[in-house]
Amino acid sequence: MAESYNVKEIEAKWQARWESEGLYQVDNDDPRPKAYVLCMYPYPSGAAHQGHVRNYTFGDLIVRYRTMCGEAVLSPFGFDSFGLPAENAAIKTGIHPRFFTDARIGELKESVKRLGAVYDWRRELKSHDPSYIKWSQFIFTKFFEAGLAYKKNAPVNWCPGCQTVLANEQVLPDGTCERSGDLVIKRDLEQWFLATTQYAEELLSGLDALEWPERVKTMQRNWIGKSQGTKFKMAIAGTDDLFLEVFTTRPDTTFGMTYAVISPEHPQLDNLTKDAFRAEVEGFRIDATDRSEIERQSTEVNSKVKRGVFTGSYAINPFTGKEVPVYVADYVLMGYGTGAIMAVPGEDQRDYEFAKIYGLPIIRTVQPPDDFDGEAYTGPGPKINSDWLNGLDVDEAKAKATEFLVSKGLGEATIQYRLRDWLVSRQRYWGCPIPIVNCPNCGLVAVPFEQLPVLAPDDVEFLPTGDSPLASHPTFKYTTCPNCGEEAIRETDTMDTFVDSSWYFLRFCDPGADTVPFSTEAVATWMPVDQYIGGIEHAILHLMYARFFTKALADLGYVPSRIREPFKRLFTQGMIRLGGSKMSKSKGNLIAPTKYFDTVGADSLRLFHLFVGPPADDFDWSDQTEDVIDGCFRFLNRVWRIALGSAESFPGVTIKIEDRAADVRDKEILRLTHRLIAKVSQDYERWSYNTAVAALMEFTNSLYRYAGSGAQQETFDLAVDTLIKLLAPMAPHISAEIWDRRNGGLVHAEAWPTPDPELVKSDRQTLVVQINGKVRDKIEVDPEIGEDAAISLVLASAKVQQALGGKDVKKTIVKLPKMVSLVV
RNA sequence: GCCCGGGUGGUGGAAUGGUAGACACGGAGGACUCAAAAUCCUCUGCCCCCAAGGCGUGCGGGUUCGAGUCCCGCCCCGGGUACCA
Repeated sequence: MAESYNVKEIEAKWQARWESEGLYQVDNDDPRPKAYVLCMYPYPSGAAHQGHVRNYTFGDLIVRYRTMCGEAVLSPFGFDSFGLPAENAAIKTGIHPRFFTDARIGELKESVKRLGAVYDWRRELKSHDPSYIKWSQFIFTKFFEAGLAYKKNAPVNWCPGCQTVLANEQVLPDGTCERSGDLVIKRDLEQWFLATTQYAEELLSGLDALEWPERVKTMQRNWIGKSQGTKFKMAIAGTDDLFLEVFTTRPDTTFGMTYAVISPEHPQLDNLTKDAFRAEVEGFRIDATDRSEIERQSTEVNSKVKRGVFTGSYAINPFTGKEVPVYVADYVLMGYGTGAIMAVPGEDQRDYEFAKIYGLPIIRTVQPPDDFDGEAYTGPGPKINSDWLNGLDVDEAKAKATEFLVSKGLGEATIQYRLRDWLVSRQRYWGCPIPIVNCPNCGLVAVPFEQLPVLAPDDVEFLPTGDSPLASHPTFKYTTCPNCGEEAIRETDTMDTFVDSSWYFLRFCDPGADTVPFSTEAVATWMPVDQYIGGIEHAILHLMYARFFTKALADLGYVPSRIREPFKRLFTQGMIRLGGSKMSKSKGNLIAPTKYFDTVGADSLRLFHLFVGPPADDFDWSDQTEDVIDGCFRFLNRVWRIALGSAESFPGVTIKIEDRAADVRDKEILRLTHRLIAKVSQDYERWSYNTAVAALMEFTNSLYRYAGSGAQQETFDLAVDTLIKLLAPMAPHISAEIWDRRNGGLVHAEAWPTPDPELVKSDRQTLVVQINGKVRDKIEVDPEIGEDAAISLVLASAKVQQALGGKDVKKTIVKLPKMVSLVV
């Protein structure tokens, strides 16, 4: 593409200037109103990819826009630099993960700078930096002291071939190891947990006040999974001391229990299993525990997989006194409720599937509606087949059933959460070491502050065998107890990288702090984050963990107590897909942004990401995408020509400036200018950047017509300068250059324009006439028109009369000034 | 499986329950040019020779004077599913 403005020169020039002028460096004592705008810090996988570009384009737009609105905007950048990919690379090549990570941080930073996104780089942080590790570890020790970090046994994916723990990602759908192909099994290991469940209730209730996308809040609510229910004990037939305790959300359905189920991991399973059934139960148990949870929870009928076996024991239904068989089945998980259930196939679909396979009876205890043709019925209705509950509705019956169990001393009403404590142990090298020492005398002891950070040794071998490189290191593991000085064993697990990302936004407020992780005052100045921006894929885990950390740190006194939530507003952007799946380095389907920086420039690429669709929607990259990017470049060139056309001459562009009094043409463009300010400002606020770009394009088209037909200097200048200001947060380089050439100075230091409400008002209106819901005529009217006048105008229309065909108007609906609807 | 989204011209998309398709890409035509590129202008949902008109927002129902938008049931595509981040 020829005949265009000099992209490379202009973009390089302004990037250097923004950095040297420090327009976007903010100090904690800045007098302006404060705002904190943050994009989720990235895992450094090399040069920025399109997902990053999209993310930082939105973030940068907001930073520049809010700055023009007069705020001091904190806009920091950092790197989530621990993680599995660097360690995998180390195993493959033998080169230390830090080497990869540092190189990739360099590439990412370079490409982010070429995007023209501005940050306060003085605040940059990296989670693998010892100064960051130190404080991640400090927080962990505080959690440990507060009882929020603890150790217990938990099953992990174990590959017998590699002799190592696998991430879920490394286990293929068929249950084998992606590296060795061995069948992955579950193995119990002692693991560190953070007690997220202690905050379950607040994590749930806190969502209400957040300005987050509804779908994200819904996902989090479902994830926490609060359910009101009843726990009760059932006697085991033929024994005096054996009980099975179950949890149910439907105590009203107890009369419909036709069997009970115990989880394969349940400690009581062994006691409940009769000898004749032991071999089969044991075989099933081993098989089921190695299956993934997703597979186990599936209700899809798969004849190859055994869903459960009979244990030989019978439980006694406390409502009927009748015996029901106790099965062990894969779909009941030990981690939820009591690890055992009463099964009511009539009202639970998973129980229904199971009962069908094993020929167990199905009794309905709620009368479904006549037109119900499903299997299990979970809706409302009167109780049936339930003796003294018959006729009650479900809620009444739940209360009465629970009352009965309580009165018999068998059970109680309880609240269960689906949320589990957070398993943070990782048997890996490239992560933040857990700062705990295990002393034979003192037990688990936190490494004291003076000895932090605990850093992993560099002289390790990265082999795809054995335990974590830390566990097999000759000296790292062996230390002395900070308490008693005796020989002790150091914890060799590292932390989940979600730990690092759970507090980095706090550190950004005070990145240099060296006696505390961050000062409470600095956090009070900036937190909560006013606008957080990131991918929808983080809707649950990262956002939940960060919320948990904020609450826990507030309770420990590090975060001001009024700040209970880290992110006031959240925006989740859509993903870039190529060939149907998420664009990512691991999938190898990247379209690198760098090539566009060298041709059409960062401004065009940014504009493309803003223009191509709603920011929240996914976008499919296709063959035609390049044409759209070229289209954005063409638009910027059109702006360049019209804005600078009176000083230079461009082919095809005529700017006729006339020295005359204002006339209709000037009034019209002035009106359009003010409507544009209103439209773009509104679209900026509601995350509708694609329509904001469209409005700028439309206005530019009008401006061409205006300039060609004869323009007044003053009006023309106002129109152009407004256009440039409105464009400045989107395409900052070209806007800065045009502004500087026309007016001198920095467009990004200009105040955001405000529209004149009088000029925004429309002076004409199309009134639509509908007859029986179909559009039959359109009439130009005064926007202030009254109802009677509108109806007479409508009835006077020949088209309307023709469409009415002499029929009587039964009803008239008037929505002025847009529509009159006649019903005949 | 479960939880959460999405589906509108050839393409990306626009549309407080009220004119479906703004803006752009692609395509067609024209101006400029020796010619091309660049630029500027016009047209462009489908059916119909044109018009009048009809049909159209994944599929099937429903609510409403009026449904892309709200409700119910499907189909397809994507995200998450606790050790990818």
